[in-house]
Amino acid sequence: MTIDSRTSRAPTLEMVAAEAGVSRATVSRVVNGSPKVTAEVTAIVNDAIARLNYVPNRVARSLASRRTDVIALIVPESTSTVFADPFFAPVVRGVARALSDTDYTLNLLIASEARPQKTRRYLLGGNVDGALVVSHHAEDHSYVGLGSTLPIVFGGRPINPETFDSYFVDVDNVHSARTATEHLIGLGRRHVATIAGRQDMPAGIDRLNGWRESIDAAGGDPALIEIGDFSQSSGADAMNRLLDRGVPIDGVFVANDQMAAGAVQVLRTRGLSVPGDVAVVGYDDDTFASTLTPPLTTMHQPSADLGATMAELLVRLIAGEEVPRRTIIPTHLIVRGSA
Amino acid sequence: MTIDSRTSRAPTLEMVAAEAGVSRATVSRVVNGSPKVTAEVTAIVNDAIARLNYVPNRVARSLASRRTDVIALIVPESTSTVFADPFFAPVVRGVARALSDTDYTLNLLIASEARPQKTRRYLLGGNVDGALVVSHHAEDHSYVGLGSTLPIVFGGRPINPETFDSYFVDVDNVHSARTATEHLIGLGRRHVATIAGRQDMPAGIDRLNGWRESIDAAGGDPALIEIGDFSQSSGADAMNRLLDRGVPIDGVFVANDQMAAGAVQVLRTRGLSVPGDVAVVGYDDDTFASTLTPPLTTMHQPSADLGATMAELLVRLIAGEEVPRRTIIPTHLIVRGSA
DNA sequence: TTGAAAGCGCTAACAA
DNA sequence: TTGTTAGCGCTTTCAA
Repeated sequence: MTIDSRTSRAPTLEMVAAEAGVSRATVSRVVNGSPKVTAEVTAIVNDAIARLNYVPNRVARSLASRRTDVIALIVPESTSTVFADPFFAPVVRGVARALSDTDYTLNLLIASEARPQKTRRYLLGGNVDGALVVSHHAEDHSYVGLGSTLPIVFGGRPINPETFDSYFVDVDNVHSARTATEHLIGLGRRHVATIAGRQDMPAGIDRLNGWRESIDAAGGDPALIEIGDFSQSSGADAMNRLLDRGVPIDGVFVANDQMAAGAVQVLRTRGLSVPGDVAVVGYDDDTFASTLTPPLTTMHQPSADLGATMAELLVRLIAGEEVPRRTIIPTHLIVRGSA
Repeated sequence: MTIDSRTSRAPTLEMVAAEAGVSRATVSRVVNGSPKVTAEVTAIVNDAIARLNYVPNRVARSLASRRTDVIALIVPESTSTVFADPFFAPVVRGVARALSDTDYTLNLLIASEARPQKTRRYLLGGNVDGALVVSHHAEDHSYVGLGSTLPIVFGGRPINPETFDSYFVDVDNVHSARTATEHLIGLGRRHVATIAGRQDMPAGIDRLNGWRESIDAAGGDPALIEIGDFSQSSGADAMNRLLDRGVPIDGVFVANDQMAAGAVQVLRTRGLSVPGDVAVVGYDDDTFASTLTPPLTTMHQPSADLGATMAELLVRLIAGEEVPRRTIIPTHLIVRGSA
């Protein structure tokens, strides 16, 4: 057997077969760990593989077998800001962890927003067995349509879950907000306000609704609402507006930790003690939450679990199993110093 | 031609050819934008494509053409901490930006450290045309070996650049450290110390060497060195050790901003003014550098440019062009309040 | 248990 | 300009 050294290319399965003196089918079986190959033959083949330094061509394999063993996690390019997003990193870690036990390779697909077709074609072109979409923001749902062609699991509630029969996993924002608010009420606070987040995102809407439910149930004032945009400064502004109303307030549920940080700052600036005068509960359990003064009591998002759950569901979906379309991950309250 | 609806699969190029009444080759030409196809025929084919909702199978394409139009950026799984790493995000953004103009799709490959073979096989299995490796840490060089099989561009100086004829782009740490140190000297400081980083990383070694060169040239004291591990607390410790020596010090070049933050804190705690008593220059221009008190004077790393440059080089390498094995990105000093 | 042979869907000479 | 014809490297029935 001669190899043209000028164009020497990666060894193929066929070369291994020749080297081992068996058929290509047998080599294929050995490579894929088929049980019905003599230990003897297996050894011979493995020897040949080692000698030739053979690495299977996955592309050819994919074409023939219609599987890739690759799962994509789609990252909107703009969200490269995503790297700064304290929510995203743990999700990725959870996905990676869940997948490391499997034969799947994880693929963060940076979706160029300027050329969405590039991503679409990659996804639909047989490069992956399934995809994960973390849609932190409402608009990221350009991928819902692919759901009928490619197994996809979404993270975060889709805007219209009924419209599309997509699979998704999310935390129960409504219930979490209730837990937070009820903690405040349980502390004896009678005038519990809320600083809500953007009302065009599920997280913003649902958390406000949770607060509302608790307040209604407890007979509190349902008008103590100010809306922010999830940024720290918007939280500060909202807190100021709340205080400027001149009505008593002794507790605030804030829809995320960033805004909570702003609110606490305002409170202290205006001479109110936290939690003495006003107790504050945040949401997200961001990394900085424990370093604030006082340390922030907040709702912990099990982001890594969310990622892991998404990955597990997708793997089962690919395997053709029946899986629930809607999976809810529990959250829990972390009591620190602010409430 | 009949399609079994139970097993209805994605339309193939062959189906498009039949629908349009042309050969598969012609369809292929249209899909790939070949110039030598009649406008008329092109229109007919495109119609058929639209009617059938045809999306080319990239895997088959890859197998036949030996190209994938995919570039991988390898991310060590542990480095999922990477997402918190202020250096990594801009690099990724730079890569993404450079690639968005091309036909390449960017693929962040999360390399499972528990099963390194998975990544290796993916890379060597024909899934990508080339790879980018950002080796922040010395150990990440398990991929150097692949360089002979797959075009690879490294970010950051390899440990033994002479040993492996790999391609890499890096900032000139030695020169940058000189710039920083000379700024201090230019300010009239006569006793300029340094807090160096880990001496098992190129960044740590080179920055120390740069300081040394400047000090030697200026006739300063070459013994004013303390080593940290790039963490803030290690910077504080190092500063304390420096001050405890009891010798005069009126300037410090610190090998990264994290350590610089720790050093400044210690300085102020011990009643020394910055930059009055001791001027401090950091390195990295981390996002928080401008928010310190006083705002930190530091060396700016053009991380996005580094990423973009890496991507451009790789693309040219894949195209078979000659490219330099060593590319150095310039840095620049940002003068703020600390020196 | 092993081998032979027919594709997987596409590209790329080479002809026409 | 368009079509014909071999493959790309592997998997997978089906026989042996």
